[in-house]
Amino acid sequence: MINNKRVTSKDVAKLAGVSQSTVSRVFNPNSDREVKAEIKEAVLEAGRKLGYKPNIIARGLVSRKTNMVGVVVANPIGPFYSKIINGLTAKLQQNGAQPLVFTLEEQEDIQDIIDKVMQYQVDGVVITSSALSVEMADKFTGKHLPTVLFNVYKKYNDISCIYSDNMESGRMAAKLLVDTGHKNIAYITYRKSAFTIHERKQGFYEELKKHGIEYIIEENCDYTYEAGYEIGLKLLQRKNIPDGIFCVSDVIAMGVMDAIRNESNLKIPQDVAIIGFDDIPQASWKSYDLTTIHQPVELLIDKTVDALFKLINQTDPREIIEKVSTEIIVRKSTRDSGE
Amino acid sequence: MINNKRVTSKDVAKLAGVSQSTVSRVFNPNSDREVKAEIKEAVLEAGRKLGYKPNIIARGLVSRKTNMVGVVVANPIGPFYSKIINGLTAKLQQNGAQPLVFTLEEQEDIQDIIDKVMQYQVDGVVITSSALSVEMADKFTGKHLPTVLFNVYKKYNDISCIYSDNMESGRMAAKLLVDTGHKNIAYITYRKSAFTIHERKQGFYEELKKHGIEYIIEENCDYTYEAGYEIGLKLLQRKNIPDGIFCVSDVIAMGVMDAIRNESNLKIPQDVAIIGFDDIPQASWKSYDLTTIHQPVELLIDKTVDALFKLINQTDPREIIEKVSTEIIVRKSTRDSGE
DNA sequence: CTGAAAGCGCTTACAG
DNA sequence: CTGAAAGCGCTTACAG
Repeated sequence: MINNKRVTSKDVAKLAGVSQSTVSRVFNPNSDREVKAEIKEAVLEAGRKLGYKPNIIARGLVSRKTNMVGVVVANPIGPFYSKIINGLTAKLQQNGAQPLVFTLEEQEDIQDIIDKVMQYQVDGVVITSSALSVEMADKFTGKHLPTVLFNVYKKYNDISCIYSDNMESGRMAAKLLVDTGHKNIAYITYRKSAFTIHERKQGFYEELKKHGIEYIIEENCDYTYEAGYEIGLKLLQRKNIPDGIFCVSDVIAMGVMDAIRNESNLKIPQDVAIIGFDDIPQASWKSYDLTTIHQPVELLIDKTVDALFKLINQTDPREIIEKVSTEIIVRKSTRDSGE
Repeated sequence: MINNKRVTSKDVAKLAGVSQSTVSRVFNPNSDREVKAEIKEAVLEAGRKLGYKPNIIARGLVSRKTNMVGVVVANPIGPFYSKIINGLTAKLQQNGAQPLVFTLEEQEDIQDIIDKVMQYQVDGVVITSSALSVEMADKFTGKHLPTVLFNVYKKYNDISCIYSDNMESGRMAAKLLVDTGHKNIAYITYRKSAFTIHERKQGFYEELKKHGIEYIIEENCDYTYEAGYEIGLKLLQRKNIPDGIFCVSDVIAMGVMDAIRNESNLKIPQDVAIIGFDDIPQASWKSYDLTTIHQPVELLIDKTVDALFKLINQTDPREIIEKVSTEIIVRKSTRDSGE
């Protein structure tokens, strides 16, 4: 068996010749009172000798603050999501909270996850999921737990949301395609219902319609390179091969690109232009040089964590809704304007 | 303020007309005794009515099991590491433990992190870091906390390690280069000291030496595509441009590849062969088709989690050391054998 | 099988 | 500023 003799504040108290309360006060950063400097020093010294560190679990039980934040991740897909998890996790820690990660598996009920998160008595939770459906988001309402949704916006509940402007992003993609002379457009989307993606489509279609384009080829697939490749092949079979393609993710766009380059004589961007979404690192790699919509991940993360702590500390008890702008990064997979 | 009226086992006891102990026994999966079926049902019913869920923090305080596992991540680099974090996290959860993530920042002292992890009273910890230096690993010795090192092996301490055969991987890369007729070899490595990488180099150099190759061009850089690209450029400046290049990561290899393809007339693999490491998804993408060493991530994760729970449950109190084999995936960035 | 009671390691009114 | 005491919400010997 493991030697489980923990060092507690009692042990430190005994060694330092003070009460346990005093030890608690010395080691608790937000204690109720100050401790006289010399006593403090003695206690610290005793603590050092014994290797004492406060038990955060015990502290959490009474103070009702665990300094843990739940991070629930649903269907983590691709390089984009990895970056988010890492960033979120690091930022949370910098703010003094440890991230407790919950993965929502395909078949799992979101309600079970919510219950689990709450059982761990986390101080707050951030839900991050490109595939968080609208129905799922609903389930978070009414829980008395500071919650912020990452990159999802849902207006008819009172939950905080930090998200990027997917609607406008869709418009930007449409505009670029129209401006560079495309009329035969395809929209390649993720097969699952996801809030962000729904918005992108709406913006894209609306803008296209504004320019008189109403017929749009639409395909859907998994969130992978391979799936994109398949779709690329499928597109090449058509009589009217599209000359402008907007993909809902970079990974898919790269698959489409490679299919076209490898399985046809069509040139990118001369014969067909491709736009992706996310601006993952690979998008700027020379072999792709993909025009894409840049999502300001850092900014989203910062705002999400800030919002969460505001909620936790109740600086402002109301929900926080913030939309951040995206940016279209024009690289080599689309023609120059006016070309 | 938030309505913090928590529902406790006491409330449930009152409603069900039983003692609090009984409620505890009903809701505790590994309780000391069984509860009679009809009472159990009544308690469950009362619990349901009140929306009761046991407080895991309180449980952890007395039972000394929090069902949390610390996952410490140092210098998470690139797509390979993301996959690890996601996989580890999901597998841990499947095994009934929630991962509490600790990020080790560049300047941060590993000792501080260890202290923090222990304060949270986790049941165990897995350290995952391609950049975990040997000195860091040392600090984990002697803590009475089940710990397994992911992809690090250190023989002279008593800590559990699950790692892939980096030494042999280096040898395989060397062998392939030699077998396909290369003599002018370059080794591109990560600029920081990392255990795994040290081993790779050793295997690579030893095998090359065995075949009479002692002069090896060596460069080091960051763990990024951009850094690889820079190195590629640098290599192209040389009088004796290498014709076989082994990179310590796929990301770097892809940078080198693109530099060569974009900034010279050299053909891959005819003029120069490139081997990467990790087998990240992008390695199989058509635009790269990179020959690389496949690390069995899934297997490593499974074995790591299995080992950790064995340690936690003390099935076998000794440390667990396991090495898993890698595999060389020959794609299009190297010549065919016998060519 | 069930309950009363002690205790896990802290924080925090309450007195002094 | 310091200490004695109650209590956070559970588990778990100990009796019955």
